[in-house]
Amino acid sequence: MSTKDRLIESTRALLWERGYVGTSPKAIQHAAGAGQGSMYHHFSGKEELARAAIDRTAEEMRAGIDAQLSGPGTALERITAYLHREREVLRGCPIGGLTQDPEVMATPALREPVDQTLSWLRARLAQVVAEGIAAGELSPALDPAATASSVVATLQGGYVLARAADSPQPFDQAVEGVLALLRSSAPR
Amino acid sequence: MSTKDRLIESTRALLWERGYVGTSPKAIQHAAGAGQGSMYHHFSGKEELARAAIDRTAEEMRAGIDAQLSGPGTALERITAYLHREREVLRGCPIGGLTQDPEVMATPALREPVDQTLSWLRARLAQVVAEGIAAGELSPALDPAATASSVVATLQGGYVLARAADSPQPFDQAVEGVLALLRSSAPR
DNA sequence: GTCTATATTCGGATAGAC
DNA sequence: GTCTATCCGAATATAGAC
Repeated sequence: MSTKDRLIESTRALLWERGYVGTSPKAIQHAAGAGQGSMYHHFSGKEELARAAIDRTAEEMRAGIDAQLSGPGTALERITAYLHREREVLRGCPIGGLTQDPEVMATPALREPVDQTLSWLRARLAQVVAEGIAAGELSPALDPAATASSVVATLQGGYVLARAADSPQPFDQAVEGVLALLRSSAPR
Repeated sequence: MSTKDRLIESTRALLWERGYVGTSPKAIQHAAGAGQGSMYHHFSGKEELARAAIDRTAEEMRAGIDAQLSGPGTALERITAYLHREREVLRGCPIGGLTQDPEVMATPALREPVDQTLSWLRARLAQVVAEGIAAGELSPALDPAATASSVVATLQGGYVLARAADSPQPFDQAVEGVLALLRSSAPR
């Protein structure tokens, strides 16, 4: 892995763990085993490096989720699989967590990929919900966009509850709770 | 309002807006119109002040929600009212947002009130769900604790989606989505 | 109780040698 | 490309006068 790649990977890890305001150039350099000069040779500064790191995380996440939601199975099965996707619950969502960082929200270049990723996710999930309705698996009374937002919010909020409790339990409960509601709304 | 009170109130606002790592003693002093000496006279440092601020926010939130959930109306009506409670959506939850702050999570004295508040909220809401099941308003197939976690997670996650999109829309969608699911799960 | 002065370390970067 | 030196202001206090 090149020095540039190591800088990006270290930044990804630190942004996930400490956020943008909580991450210093010095910490990034140390984690990457690179000197100051090296970092400022490859990137104009902390912001450009963070953008590269966020982009990489966003692309990875998007590709993984899309593969899962586009895979085989009924709509409800794919939503269930997505909700049960393996996650490092106590670390939170590496993209969603950035919405709490004041500098990220105030910097268009950093905010953009976060916005795009979560908007894409809601839209993609709404498609799957619509497929489920069309197939008669889900109630035609459901609004695909609203239901999709609820599912994504359950995950994002599940992370918050799990981190507060220092336990994955509330996350798992929230997921099972929303799945039970989805299943119980099926046409009978 | 005393200087001490102004320090606490300013800290509350800054913690909400910028988090703990993003808030400096200097910024607090400036917002409170107090000098350094003043702050260090009333509090041992940033941590003790933050604890006082978080405690105050947590108590306020808890009292307000409890009043609403203990009020008149059926269980489903009270849950609906709680979900429709007026909120500054784009600012996020002043308690839930702290779970994303690495220093808060690493400091037991700061983490404790956050944990307590969200745990209390899940338990309180689970009671209301149980009342709804007992009254025949909600499906007896629902698990009160899981359903309560889903409802709280929908709110916390709704804030995340709204902040990412810089619009309250995804929050409102998530709330309406979960309410539709709750209603559609009612025994028929 | 509040103020000003001082101290130490970190944050975020630039300059220029190798 | 990478390194070391250097810069300036901010973060987080402590000390002691008023």
